[in-house]
Amino acid sequence: MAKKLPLSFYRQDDVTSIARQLLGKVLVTSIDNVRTAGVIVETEAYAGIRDRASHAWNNRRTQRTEVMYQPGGLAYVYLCYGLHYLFNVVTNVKEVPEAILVRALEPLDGIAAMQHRYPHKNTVKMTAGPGSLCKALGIDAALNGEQLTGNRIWIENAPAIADAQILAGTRVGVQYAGADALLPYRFSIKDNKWVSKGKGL
DNA sequence: AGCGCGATGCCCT
DNA sequence: GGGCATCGCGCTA
Repeated sequence: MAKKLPLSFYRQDDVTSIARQLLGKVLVTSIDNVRTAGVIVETEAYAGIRDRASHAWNNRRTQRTEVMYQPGGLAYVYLCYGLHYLFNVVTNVKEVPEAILVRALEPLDGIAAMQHRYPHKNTVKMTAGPGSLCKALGIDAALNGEQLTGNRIWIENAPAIADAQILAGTRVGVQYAGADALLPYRFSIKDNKWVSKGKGL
């Protein structure tokens, strides 16, 4: 089994750089003693208080966003549209509320368990999209605030993806953010069929 | 293939 | 009250 990424990885200060570095790394959950894992193929950076698309824009601080203000290396899991959980990685240091949304995975381990949690006609769609991958990996509100160096959810190291293999585009579903909606903060591995179908890449 | 819609909780005018 | 970091279905072609 590959090595877990250390807390120092998450505490770097450039959220878009970390979002690029996360591509190719392996997101793992161990829930009820079942290991499910997938290669991260798509991410979105949310640049804290200066980014209108971020939950922490303008220093917005609520019970929900509180975990973003903690030191990097925690899971930020929240409910979207009242029914989908979305998994984010909290980055940077304490009081700097930046995070990265994981949008798509290439299934690696525990594929049968994923299919059981999230029966899907088309296996390619099982982990394409932030709500889908949470369902497949069993991620819900119980993992909000969990340390990513613990034994329930973590990210394992893997070789970096070369810049030439990374596509950058606009983030999905953030039109309300005005000019910030145009920032190229969505990253994916070029020509990877497991990337979600949202526009902008 | 692409649009419209409903589910449904948290956070803001 | 309205909009959202979504998804799958059922409808149009």
